[in-house]
Amino acid sequence: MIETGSYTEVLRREGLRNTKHRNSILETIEGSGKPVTAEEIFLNLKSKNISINLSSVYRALDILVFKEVVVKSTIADSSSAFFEINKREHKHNLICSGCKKIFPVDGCPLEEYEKLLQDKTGFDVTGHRLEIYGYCHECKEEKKYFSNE
Amino acid sequence: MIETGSYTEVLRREGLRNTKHRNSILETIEGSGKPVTAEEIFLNLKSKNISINLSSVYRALDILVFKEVVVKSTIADSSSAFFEINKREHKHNLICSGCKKIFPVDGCPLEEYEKLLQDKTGFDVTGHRLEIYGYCHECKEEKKYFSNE
DNA sequence: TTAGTTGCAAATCGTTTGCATCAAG
DNA sequence: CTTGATGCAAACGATTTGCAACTAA
Repeated sequence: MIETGSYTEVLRREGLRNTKHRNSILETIEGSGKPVTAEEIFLNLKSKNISINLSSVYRALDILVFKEVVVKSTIADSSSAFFEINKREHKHNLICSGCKKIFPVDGCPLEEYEKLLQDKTGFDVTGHRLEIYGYCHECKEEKKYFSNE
Repeated sequence: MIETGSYTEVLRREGLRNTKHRNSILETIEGSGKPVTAEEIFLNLKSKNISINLSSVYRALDILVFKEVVVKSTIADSSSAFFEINKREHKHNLICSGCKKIFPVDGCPLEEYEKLLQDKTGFDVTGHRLEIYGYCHECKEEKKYFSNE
């Protein structure tokens, strides 16, 4: 059976077999527009009546991360990993400590700093991870009502 | 039995019982001078012939994190959590992707940026997490010898 | 005395693996 | 056909929990 999905070309380019599952997984991640967990992907596919095993989701993600098609990350207060399409554009996430929603923000304030650090420490800096925590507009409001400070 | 350890006062201040175990755990974290895992703490205590159960280490850490005496964090490529004494001074870690050693660096380049972001997004920014990845001096050398780029 | 702390064993959660089957190339 | 991809069940490592025994206050 010959399948063609929106990620067929990407998979081919990476030397990976173009399977229905890999396409659906990538489309699901893409479609959600924010970092998602393996389980979220799994449940999303299930809700679309796409039958797949959770371990296959993990396996697909593994190889896609290795090929740098997908980026894996973790956030504080969550024991599970998050996955997103590697857009190769440098951005960070704003994470709401209230509702745990993730809001991507463009740009990065660290380029200068990394050079500085490299000179100061002799470390060969290759990258970084930055997340900003706080309360989104809605949760900020809620906090106002329930807080007694 | 009345125990007095170096953290007796801290525990009392937080309304926690001053136990031998909590003192030893805090001393072990302090002594190691870098973020450590629950298991590392457990093994370290064991090597000093202090008999404690791993689950008690976790329980003590939980409450100490809640009381903000200890800070919990995770790093990429490790499934376990790291704990360190909350010095309440703002610093970040430089993590070697080669040997996985963690090097604390003082200071933080993000104060300005957070204000900016707060204005731009309406988010109530409360903090952030930043780690910088790269290769330490030793691993940089090794990379030179083994790499074929 | 009594509420908080511990040890122990079992449970849980996210993730990984071995193996037989299946499908893409 | 051949190798890589999948499903399934079982294993795994880190962490959490229920419960009975213990101990700091």
